[in-house]
Amino acid sequence: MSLLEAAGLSISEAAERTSLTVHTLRYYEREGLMLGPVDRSSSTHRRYSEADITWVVFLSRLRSTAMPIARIREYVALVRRGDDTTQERLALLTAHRQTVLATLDEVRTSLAAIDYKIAAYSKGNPVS
Amino acid sequence: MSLLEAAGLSISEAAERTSLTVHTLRYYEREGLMLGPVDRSSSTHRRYSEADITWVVFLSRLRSTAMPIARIREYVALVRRGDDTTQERLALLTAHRQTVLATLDEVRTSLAAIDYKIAAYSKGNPVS
DNA sequence: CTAAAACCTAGAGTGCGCTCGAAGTCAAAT
DNA sequence: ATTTGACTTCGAGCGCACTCTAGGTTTTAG
Repeated sequence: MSLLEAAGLSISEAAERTSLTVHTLRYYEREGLMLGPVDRSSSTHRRYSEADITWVVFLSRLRSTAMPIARIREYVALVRRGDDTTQERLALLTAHRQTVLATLDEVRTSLAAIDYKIAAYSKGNPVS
Repeated sequence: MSLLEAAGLSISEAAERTSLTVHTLRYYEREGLMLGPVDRSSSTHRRYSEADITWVVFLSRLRSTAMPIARIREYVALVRRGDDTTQERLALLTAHRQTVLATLDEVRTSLAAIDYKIAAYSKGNPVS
């Protein structure tokens, strides 16, 4: 960190803030998942703004709900296009929400079956 | 299906019953995920018993809660070993249960963030 | 000024879970 | 008996999301 405290975070600081690795941050950028180009400090090194961090955190939320990289790219394209693509963005997120709910449901159902077996084992029942 | 109605299902029937493909059924077997060898009808063709189907369905539950193939293989090894490995099996399932609960929690948290953004879009707020 | 640490790009490699293709065998219907 | 379609094995191929390597440049601490 320089004495003149540059505006923005280095990539390793960004990595720490977002719980991603520097590799993954560069990868996401290469894949076109950043809303705009990340600033470069007086040279070639990336400087992440708070807005960048906020976005990456949201991006991570999309990933942790299993939105594919390609779909995130579509969303980003809409944001970049600007001039009222808000309905499309809303539709995209709403559709994603539905698939997440469906997945949650399936996981809960499966978990119930697993719990059932756990209960059987706990009671010493013969199960496999 | 023969006239003498063979005992057990063909692989394609098993696929239908379990919502897997025949490819996946063979793959799982190759990977050592079946509790024992699947019967072969008067020749080389697989015949799935009801017990086989029951197991594959449970196996699918483990998979849909993201248990890795390798861990399922460990579980299967315990079942095969028999002579009271029930405590280990219980431990394995219980540990898995914890990771599923943790994942569910993370997904729910992420979904809340997504819902928040959906709400913002719905209200016509400026968001990305 | 110099050395060490952090950064850069481009491209290759990895791990997982399937998924498919080729080449051949078997079974059910005509 | 023959054709059609389902089955077999073995191994290769694929899609996804990272993850790492190599070789070079930049920054920062001393």
